[in-house]
Amino acid sequence: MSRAFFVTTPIYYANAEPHIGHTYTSVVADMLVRWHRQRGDDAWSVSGTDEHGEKMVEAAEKRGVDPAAFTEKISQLHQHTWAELDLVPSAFVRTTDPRHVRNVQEILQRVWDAGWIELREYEGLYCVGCERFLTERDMVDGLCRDHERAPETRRETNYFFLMSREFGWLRDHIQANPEWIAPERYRNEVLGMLRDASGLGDLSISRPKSRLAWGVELPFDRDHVCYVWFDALISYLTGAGYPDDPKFPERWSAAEHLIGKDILKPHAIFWPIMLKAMGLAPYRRLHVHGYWNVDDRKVSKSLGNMISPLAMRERYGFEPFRYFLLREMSFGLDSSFGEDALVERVNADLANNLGNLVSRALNLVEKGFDGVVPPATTAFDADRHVMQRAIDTVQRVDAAVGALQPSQALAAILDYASDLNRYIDERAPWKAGKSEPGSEAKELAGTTLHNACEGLRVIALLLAPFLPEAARGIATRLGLDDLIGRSRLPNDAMAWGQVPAGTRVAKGAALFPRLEKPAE
RNA sequence: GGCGGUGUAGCUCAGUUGGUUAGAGCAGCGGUUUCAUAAGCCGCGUGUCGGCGGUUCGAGUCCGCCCACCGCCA
Repeated sequence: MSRAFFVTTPIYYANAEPHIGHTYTSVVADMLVRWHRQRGDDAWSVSGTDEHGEKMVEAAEKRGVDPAAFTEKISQLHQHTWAELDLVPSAFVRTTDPRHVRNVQEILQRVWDAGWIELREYEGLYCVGCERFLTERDMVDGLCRDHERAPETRRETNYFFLMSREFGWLRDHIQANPEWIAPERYRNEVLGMLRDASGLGDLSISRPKSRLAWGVELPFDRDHVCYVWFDALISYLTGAGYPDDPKFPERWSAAEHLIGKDILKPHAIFWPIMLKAMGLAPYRRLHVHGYWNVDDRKVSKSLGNMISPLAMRERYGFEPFRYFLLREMSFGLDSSFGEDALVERVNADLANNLGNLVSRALNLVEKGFDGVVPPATTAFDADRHVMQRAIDTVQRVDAAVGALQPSQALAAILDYASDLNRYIDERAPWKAGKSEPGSEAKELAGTTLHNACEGLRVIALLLAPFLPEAARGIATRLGLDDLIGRSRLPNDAMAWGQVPAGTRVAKGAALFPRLEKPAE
């Protein structure tokens, strides 16, 4: 019986091209979906583009186009990028999509009818230059920071989502479910926001059309459009098939959100309260990751100071980049990206350790056993150790993925590659090269290489969600083309003996060629 | 200003409920091997565990104060 799994990335704000931050979140989501499918789960993912809001209008005006054309272009760019990188989500939601707009309006009407929304007159300091209300932070000595002019007092009517009366149960929910927001540091931050809720009031969810026309029209007041989060967060429901996809209920019950730490508050506070207002259960978990810091000086001039995933693919291949992202960031903390670090990491782990292991093991099979996997005829301590370590590794990887620590999962897989390198060294099967078939030395060499191939099969299977292309590369070289497709985690990874003696292997080209550091 | 986090080898980080000589990976140095992608394997780390003080038979690991950086809130 397959279990449901549902993961979302944020819908990316459509004012910028895909960069390293978007790529990281999408890679993690992709890895989780592959991991769950490899387990036989029914996995679904959602990503998309957030296309409404003031900033979008500004960005479009700056380029002299209308918002619809502008966001269309950026959204296409995102979709094209994810397609190129094999990171296509099950559903890609654009907030301008009519189906989504319909959902937002239906929900707004329902929440309005249930008394969760109130019209209020808002008075504040408005800067004509900025065309918006200012906060204290926007002002210096009573003047607008950007325009150096005095703001005027203005009144405006906004619709407010009555959120502040709900903080009590939300805090209880967070306290009763320690794993609901992870890592723990962010859970504490949210509890902090709720503890001293003075700064958190009700949420303004509308703008008068006179000021902002680009948005979803409120169904109960045609003169206003929906503003920011209310519209954006609902995209997760749209992507899950709301309201009438038969799979929506089970998907929603399994929902896990991946976000960067900059959008913690909307996801940890606004969203659960919105869900309650519309009569839906809270999502299952919220996973918060940190920022990628980029050291401009060390980024090649040809790339500029933005890390474009397509440019990285051009230069290093996408899987090495993907490996670096997953291996280098401890989920939840900030990390830094540098090309030198990428090259060092990939060469040490993938080329020298794993890639070379594949190369030497299959070369030994080709030269010593005519390219055919020999049978294992004995089992000494060293052989049993290699089998046992496969099981340990599966368990370590399983635990790491469960805890959303991809870096630890990869570390465990590469540790096992080191074990196999040591095992081959100890046995030195190349020394039996000229021994008679059937001799003790030849039999032991055969056993060693048989187990080495088994170990590589386990590695390929575990690696598949992280580096799908490389995993297929290992499987193909082992002569097991359908390995990834027919195997299930974790059982097939723990069951030794699925590379039959007699399988024809092919060393082929280097799995991970060594990379060169960019010239300064 | 309030709340919280972080500060451990050149770099990135592990360090369970306090307990023997503080660990790993990478980089570096030395050795070895030659099946392999100038890869593998073996060996080499006395670092005031940010500082000061305290609790304790014993603290990186608990408490207080201070410093630095970061985050959230104001």
